[in-house]
Amino acid sequence: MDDDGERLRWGVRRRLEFIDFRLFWDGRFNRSDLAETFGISPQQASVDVGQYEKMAPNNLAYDRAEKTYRRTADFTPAFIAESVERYLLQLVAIENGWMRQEDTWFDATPPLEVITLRRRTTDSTVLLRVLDAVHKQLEIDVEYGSLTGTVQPSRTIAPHALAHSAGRWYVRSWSRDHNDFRDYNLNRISAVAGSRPSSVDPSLDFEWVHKMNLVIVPNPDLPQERRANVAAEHGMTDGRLVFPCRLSLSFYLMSEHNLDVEPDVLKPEKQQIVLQNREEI
Amino acid sequence: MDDDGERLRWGVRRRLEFIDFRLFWDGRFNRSDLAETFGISPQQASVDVGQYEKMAPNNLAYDRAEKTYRRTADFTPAFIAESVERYLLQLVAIENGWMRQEDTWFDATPPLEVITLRRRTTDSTVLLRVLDAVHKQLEIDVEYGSLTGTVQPSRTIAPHALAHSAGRWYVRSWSRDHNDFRDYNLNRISAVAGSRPSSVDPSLDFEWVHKMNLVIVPNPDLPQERRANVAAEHGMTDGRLVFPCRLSLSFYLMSEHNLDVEPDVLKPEKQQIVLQNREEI
DNA sequence: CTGATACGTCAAGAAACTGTGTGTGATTGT
DNA sequence: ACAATCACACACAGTTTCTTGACGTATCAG
Repeated sequence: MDDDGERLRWGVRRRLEFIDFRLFWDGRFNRSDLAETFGISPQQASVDVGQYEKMAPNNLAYDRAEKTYRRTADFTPAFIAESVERYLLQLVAIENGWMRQEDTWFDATPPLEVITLRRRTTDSTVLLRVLDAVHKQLEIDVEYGSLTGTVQPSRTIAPHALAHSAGRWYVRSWSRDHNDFRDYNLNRISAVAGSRPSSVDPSLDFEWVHKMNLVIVPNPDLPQERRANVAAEHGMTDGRLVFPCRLSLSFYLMSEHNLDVEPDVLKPEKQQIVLQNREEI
Repeated sequence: MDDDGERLRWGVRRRLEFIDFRLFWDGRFNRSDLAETFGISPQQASVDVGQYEKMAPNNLAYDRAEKTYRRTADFTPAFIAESVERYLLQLVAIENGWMRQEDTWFDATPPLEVITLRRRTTDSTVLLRVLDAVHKQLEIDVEYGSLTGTVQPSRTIAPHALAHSAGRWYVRSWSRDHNDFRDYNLNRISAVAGSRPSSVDPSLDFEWVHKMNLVIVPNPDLPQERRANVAAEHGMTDGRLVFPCRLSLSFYLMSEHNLDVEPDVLKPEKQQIVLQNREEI
């Protein structure tokens, strides 16, 4: 066998990866799948299949009755590192219309329902300007929070990082108006106006730079068996999880998991994990 | 100009898309970026740039001082449909290690922090077997919930759909043991054993098939201005949002947004939206 | 039995790509 | 002020990849 095709052409390699992908997730594929996905001729697809077979002889077999290539029992992916997270991520992206199915290698998607409240989406120009400001250390004038149509004075911020938590995006920035660092909700920035070089040093952002440890344990009010499951689900050791996290972001994590709610206010099922070092914060 | 390259070869088209992508998000690219990303020679990269220029003459200009191609002021993407969501999604995927940066067209990623509690990841074999069961209408024997190591009797389920909410994945299935339909947490299925054809009709899954309307409004305890912002963020009309949703999934949405908590238990900031038709449920 | 489908192979020509060589404009180092 | 370097442009021969067309095989449905 060759050196696993390290020096295959880019296009050819993609097609072999496609074969790998389909075999792995669907267990089958046709020559025509290759031909249609990549816009190549059936003959060329045959050549590709032959090449794949040469490099991974025990991965596939042609099923004459089904008229399709099938994955064999001792299949091992030769070109892709199969990733469950990536597969599921793409499913969500297709379902939400963020990606077209043609942009992926999916044949048929399984019946799937994604349930979230859709939020106002960020304008690409806004994101572009914000990213630009991060890269080039600029301060920008933004219209913020005025989703309601009421005219607001623009604010001047110098963004230096993005943060993502629980489906929301934040821009960590120095605020000229408040003279401190704070978070801005990305999708509440409705427009970006002027920009100029900023002299603010992001490393002075204390709450961003400094980290703290959140000590997380299963809610003691849960029954023993449930507690053990919660611990296992979050990969806790000795029944607790030490989670290092930037000061400024700890709030979002606590908010997401209701860690910021006093004990006994919520039912334990709605508060499956609690903070052990709550007083420190 | 040609018919926008509908009949370009697949590989060439990808490269033109790459140019589009880099110009859009970075505003610049080099011939060498093309050459390295796709494993082609600089000469071929030059040809590609030439081709791009022919098809979108006003999109780029070579900056001799900076030694790079730059986006012009009146740039309009010619090959990609730029999607903010997709861009951000890929950022998260890279940050979480679900995708390698080489699998994307990113040059440098901006400073980014993703904050979530990592959960135990699903085994790809498990997902594979579950998807297989969905496609072929099988029932499967699964080990469920025994993350703690305690031995549990296996359960027999016939899955028919996936659901995703608030970062968790569920498998909607008929349960042989309980003789009804219910949700199983995907990452709590630790193994799949035997499988056999199932005769259960998924359309009998009442709580999956039937939908209800959740009527969502901003929490009236919030100040007026904040309420308006919440309404705008969720795209409400007349200050309310009617959200149709499967019966079985409404629970997760309510749980995510604390809609299932009695009024006045939580601070309004932790319950920015509330249900108007709570009594119906 | 016949037609349709999906695949395989061979051969000729087109398209894509590489290697080598030559040249330009701008920056960097001495 | 000079050479060295970088990133790109253009050109032409030579190679690889891919397409097109022709012909043949196994399976299935009517």
